[in-house]
Amino acid sequence: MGGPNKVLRFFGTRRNCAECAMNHRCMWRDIESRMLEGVAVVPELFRKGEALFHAGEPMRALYMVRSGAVKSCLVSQDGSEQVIGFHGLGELVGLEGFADGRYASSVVALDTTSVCAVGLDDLRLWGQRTREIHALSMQMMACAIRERNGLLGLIGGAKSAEQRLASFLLQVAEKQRACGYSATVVALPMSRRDIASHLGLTVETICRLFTRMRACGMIEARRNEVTLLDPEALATLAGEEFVVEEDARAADRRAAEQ
Amino acid sequence: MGGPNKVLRFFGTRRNCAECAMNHRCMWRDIESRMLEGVAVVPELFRKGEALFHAGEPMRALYMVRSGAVKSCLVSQDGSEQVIGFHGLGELVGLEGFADGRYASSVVALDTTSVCAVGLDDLRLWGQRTREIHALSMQMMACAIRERNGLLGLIGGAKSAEQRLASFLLQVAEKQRACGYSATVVALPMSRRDIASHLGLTVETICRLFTRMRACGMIEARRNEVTLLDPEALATLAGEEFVVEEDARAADRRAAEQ
DNA sequence: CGGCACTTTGACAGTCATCAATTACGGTGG
DNA sequence: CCACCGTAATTGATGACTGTCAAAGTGCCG
Repeated sequence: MGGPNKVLRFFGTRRNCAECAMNHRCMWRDIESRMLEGVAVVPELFRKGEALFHAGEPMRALYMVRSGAVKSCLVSQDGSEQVIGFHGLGELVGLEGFADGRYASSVVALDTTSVCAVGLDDLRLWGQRTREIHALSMQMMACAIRERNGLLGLIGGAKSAEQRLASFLLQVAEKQRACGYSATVVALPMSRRDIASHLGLTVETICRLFTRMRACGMIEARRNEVTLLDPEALATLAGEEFVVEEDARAADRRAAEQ
Repeated sequence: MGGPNKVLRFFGTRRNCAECAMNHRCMWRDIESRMLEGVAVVPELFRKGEALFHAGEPMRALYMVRSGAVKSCLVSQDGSEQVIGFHGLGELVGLEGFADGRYASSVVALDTTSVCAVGLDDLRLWGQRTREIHALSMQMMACAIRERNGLLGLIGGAKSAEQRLASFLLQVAEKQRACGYSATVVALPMSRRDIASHLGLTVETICRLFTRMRACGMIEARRNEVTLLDPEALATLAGEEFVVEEDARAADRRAAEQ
């Protein structure tokens, strides 16, 4: 938090940004090109286990992950934590703080992680700059909502443990692919416990599932890395995908039913 | 969507808004008082089962529930649906549309429901009006994110069916209380199936839980209405609450651990 | 009144959580 | 460099919980 602020680009290499189809139609490129003049973006480094912030703390900044990964979680009084989500390259954390000026979840580094922090004052600057910024802000917030909706679909449904893990692995793989990395060799910087918490399961169940999937020749699992040998089989396990894009015909059909 | 637009206040009766502690520090009062001059807010009426919009459709408007209730859900290819959330008086639906101009979930009326619809053009007007609007927009989006985080905590965790239902009932009761209605007699306009889908359980399990809770004297369950006879017992069942407000001491303690 | 969807209840099986013990790994200090 | 320790990961045995299948009861609307 201390130290002199330094103006940086959001992405060290523009290449990452250009290739990142994940970040919702590359809104970040727009922000990068149009907004960053004069806005202080502070690089910060966190080591494994360190917290970017805790739930309840006053919102100081908005963070974007530049390298590494983090988990965001809720913490109950007895100390047990509930993992809400994992966030990697290019993803934002801290957005919920805009609700009332306090963070609503705790975010912890899963690895050595570098982030870009934009202080609250600079964020306000953004908002006052141009009218286009408003639309972009809304976009990024909406993306965050959508991501959580997807998670609710993933783990909220009455899905089996197998379906959940399969969906989870495919989701992580897709994120990586979108960032220009391998779509089959996926990094899992989080612990089994974290995965279990996120999927609403137990550590043991996750282990057994990994073992079973390995036995089926679908994956190859190491501690921090899983290779998807048969993504299609995983997709079959994961079950029905939710329809996001719907053609007019389907809409009409459904409307006619009523 | 056709027909002449008509300028309205967000809330027919200001009283509702003033009493609604639920809507996250009453940001709507601010919006109501500062933003609505000249913005067309179109009242629309939906009957039970009718859809406000479907996932994939182009975003036409942002809706606020004035009376009744709606569910938002994802629909899979085989027609089965996954309920993401329920939204009642004063709540917004359609926010995710800002991501790419298309709705990402389907929203269906659970009852005869009246909403205020603000068209996309008028929404853009908002964004260009004043700089305060930007902060308010961010607030309402952040609230939506936070709400979903809460849901992820509620159903994502490895909680038992009992815990989930108890939490759900208390949450609905709290919403009602915040809107000035009874905190013990809660309306459940959604079907058991919807509740089950939302909590990641089956219809039968929900029924059995209602029966069991009734037998314990904790609730009194009718079709569309549940009376909480012993909220404290329910709270005990629900288990640990997540810490949202954290004093400096706790933060320091945790920081010291590392 | 009749059909239909929703709710409720029961019996049963399967999955997954729990408890317990062993193994593998990473980091630390000698 | 190696031994050691603590944490994480894995595997097994067991049973509770909850999903599945089936059927009866209930309310709603034509």
